[in-house]
This record gives sequence, structure tokens and C-alpha cells, in this order.
Amino acid sequence: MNTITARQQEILTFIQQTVEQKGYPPSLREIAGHFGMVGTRGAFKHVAALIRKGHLRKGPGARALEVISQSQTARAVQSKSAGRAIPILGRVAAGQPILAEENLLGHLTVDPSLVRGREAFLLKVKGKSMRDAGILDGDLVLVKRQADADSGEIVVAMVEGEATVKRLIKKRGSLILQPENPDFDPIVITEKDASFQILGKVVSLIRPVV
Amino acid sequence: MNTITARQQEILTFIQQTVEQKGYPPSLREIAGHFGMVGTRGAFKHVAALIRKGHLRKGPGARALEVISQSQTARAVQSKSAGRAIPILGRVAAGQPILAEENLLGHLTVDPSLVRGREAFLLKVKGKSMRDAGILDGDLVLVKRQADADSGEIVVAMVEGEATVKRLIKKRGSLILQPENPDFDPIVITEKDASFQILGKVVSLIRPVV
DNA sequence: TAGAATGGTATTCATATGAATACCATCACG
DNA sequence: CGTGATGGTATTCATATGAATACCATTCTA
Repeated sequence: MNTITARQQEILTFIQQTVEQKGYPPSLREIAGHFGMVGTRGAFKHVAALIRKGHLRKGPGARALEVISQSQTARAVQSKSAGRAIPILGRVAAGQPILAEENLLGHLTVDPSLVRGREAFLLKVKGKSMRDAGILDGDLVLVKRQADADSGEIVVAMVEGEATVKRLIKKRGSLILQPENPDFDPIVITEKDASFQILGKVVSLIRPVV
Repeated sequence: MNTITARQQEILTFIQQTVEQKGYPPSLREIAGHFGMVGTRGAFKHVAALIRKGHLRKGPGARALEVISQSQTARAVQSKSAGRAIPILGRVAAGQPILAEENLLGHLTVDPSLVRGREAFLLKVKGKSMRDAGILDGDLVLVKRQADADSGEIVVAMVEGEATVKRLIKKRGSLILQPENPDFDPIVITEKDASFQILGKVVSLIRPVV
């Protein structure tokens, strides 16, 4: 049941590659066209078989194919010897894509176990506001992209057009960005502050001494 | 022209996250629904603006949105990149080869720029004696193997059968291992202490948060 | 203060797309 | 030797989806 035919593997690989390359899966007609088929029925049957065998998932609507096991195993295979190149950001300007080129300081290869699966970036920390959490000026924090976080977690957030690293405290609906240094004051986020945004959660730290 | 409004950034982030999570972009109606809009026109205009500003690309057919700058760097993130697998040591027992198997906790892939050329290992730090240097319990220090070091550098040294991380101070021929925490006392090395040995110099630090 | 850009509601339309029906060829397998 | 699974062609159909027209409120800027 879990066994897959050679032809089905071809189809699956093509779908996988298209998703990897363009960010969205091919339509049935694109699959059929790529393999020289005339109608869509052939491609449809293969896709149906792959869904039945658990290699694909189908969401509602058009072009809603999600690749299941293939990408997961591919990721697990990568985790052995190779690393992932993570972009290093110096600053994060408001109203721009986070990974805008002018902010990019370079890339650093990081062990996949530190960034399992998700989009991530490295941010060069400025200032000493998180000193007592062992995060010093110049450290690189590895940030997993997510729009929310749990209370007590250390996050990177946009406040007044600046990306800042603080501990997030949720208290009766209000948000506090808590520094880990008595010389600094907490930042309280009022509900209506639209400029506030959580960019991600700090999942690791890398300090290039010297 | 390249500037993006806050709302557009929200939309772009949502598209980005959906692609990242499911492997295909949301439809206009899914975007509209997620932001509480009624029709598709609002979402459509934002998408059009993002295409015009170069942050998205539109292929032929339905649900064929490709995220440009964001996903390209995100894709670069996914790309494999060469790193060096560095052994992680939990403890270092006296009178044994440093890399003895029983001490090995595993391996971590590290960017080559952090360990240029030399033999290196990662040591899992125990205790809080280097707290004020931002080295916390559980951190991994990346150690470059060398038998000596300059005064002021942070080193890993064997003292009384234990590997310890301290700042090395050289003073008129005598050696001091200086903690970075007032709760701990410096260790003074007498010249004839044969059990003392510098294992290497700390060149980087990696903290796997959580 | 006029005008452009943003960010919408309400509605409609053309079509790309998934899915179905009917039929067929090949191959493995008991 | 029949039977089921695979892998198709040819054709049709319902609809999810992108895109358009018309209109409006707000904000920012020249």
C-alpha cells in the first residue's frame, strides 16, 4: 500500500520540484504536459494514487496540493552532514520585507537541528538590554519566524520601527517587552499599537568570539 | 516605489507563511477571509500592489502566486551548505583522549568561518562561573585546540581532572583562571602543577535555547 | 484644497482547474 | 486464463478562482 510505482515517483518528484522552485504546485494540466500526456486523466489518477498512499494531501480548491512525506524525509536526510545557510540581518527597517537586501550582512551555516523546518534568520544584537539572559552586544540570535509567541519566551519584535530582542510577557491581555537588565525599562504595548509586530522567537544564540 | 505599507506587509507575510506551511499560496478569498474582509477586491488590490512593487510574481492560472524576495532568501535558507561536523563533549575525563567516545554527546554542523582550519570541539558548559561573560549553564563553547593562549582569552583547561571554562590571566609568570562571576573564586596555578593543561581557546558560543 | 494613493464593499464575469464518465492497453499474479 | 491494478486517450461538466466595473472613505501630499 505504501509502495509507490516508478511512474508515480516521477510524478511526485516533479510536483516536489515545482513546489520547491516556484512555491506552488503544478496544475493537473501542467503535470500532464510535462510528461507528454494528452488529457488530464492520467495525471489525475497518479495524483489520486499518491494521495491515497499518503504522499500528498489535497486541500479545498484549485492547485492545493501539499507534499507530505517526501519533503520531510528530504529534510531529515540533509540534517546529517550539511547545514543550512541562514541570512544574517544587521537591522530591520519598518515597512520592508524583513529580508530586504540592504539589511543582509551575510550568511552563516547552522546545524539543521537548531532550526527544524521553519523559516529563520539571524539577527545581530545591538545593546545590552538582554545582558542578564546571556545575550550580549554583537551576538547573533537565531530567530524562528512566527507572528506570536508564548509568555516568557524571548522574541524579536518591531517596536517603533526598530527590531528589538526582549522577553515577552503576556499579562491579562496586555503585552510587555521585558529587558533582562535592571538598567533598562520594560516596554508596554498598548492594544491599538499597529506598529508593533512579533517577528519571531529566539531559538538559539551564536556568539562569534573575536 | 519599493516602499511597502503596513497592511501590504501583513498580506505578504500571510502569503509567505501559508506557502511556507502548506506548500501553496492562499487564494484571494482565503486572504480576504483571514483578514475579515468581505469581498475579494481588497485582497486583490493588495496582491496587485505587491506584484507591482516586485514582491510577488504571478504565474498563469489559479493560485499561482510566487513570493519573490522573501521566498528567494527563504529558499536560500533551505539550501544545503557545507559545514563542519564538530564533536560535542559533555565532560572531559583526565588521562583520556579528549575525544573518547564515552564523552561524545553528538555532533553539530558549524559554519567553517567559525573554526577556520584548526582542530576543534564543542564543550557543554556546566555551572555559572562564567555567567557575566554571557556563558551560561548548558551553552556549547566552540573550542579551538591549542596548548597555550594569551592573557585575557577565555580558555578550556584541565584542572584537577576536570575540564573548566575560565578566563586566562598571565601575571608575572603565574597563571590565574579567572571566573566571570563574583560568587566564584579565581584558581591560581602553581608552576609545578603537572595536572594543569590548556586544552584550547574558546572561539565561539552556541546556545540551543529550549 | 485639489488630487492621488490606499483600502475597502458589492456585484458580476470568464475561465483555469479539478473531477467525472466511458473506454482501452498493458502487466503482474494466482 | 481471468482479474485487478496501473497508465492512459477523449470528452464533458461544475466550480473555485482571478479579474473586472462601479462606487466610496480615509489619508497623505503637492
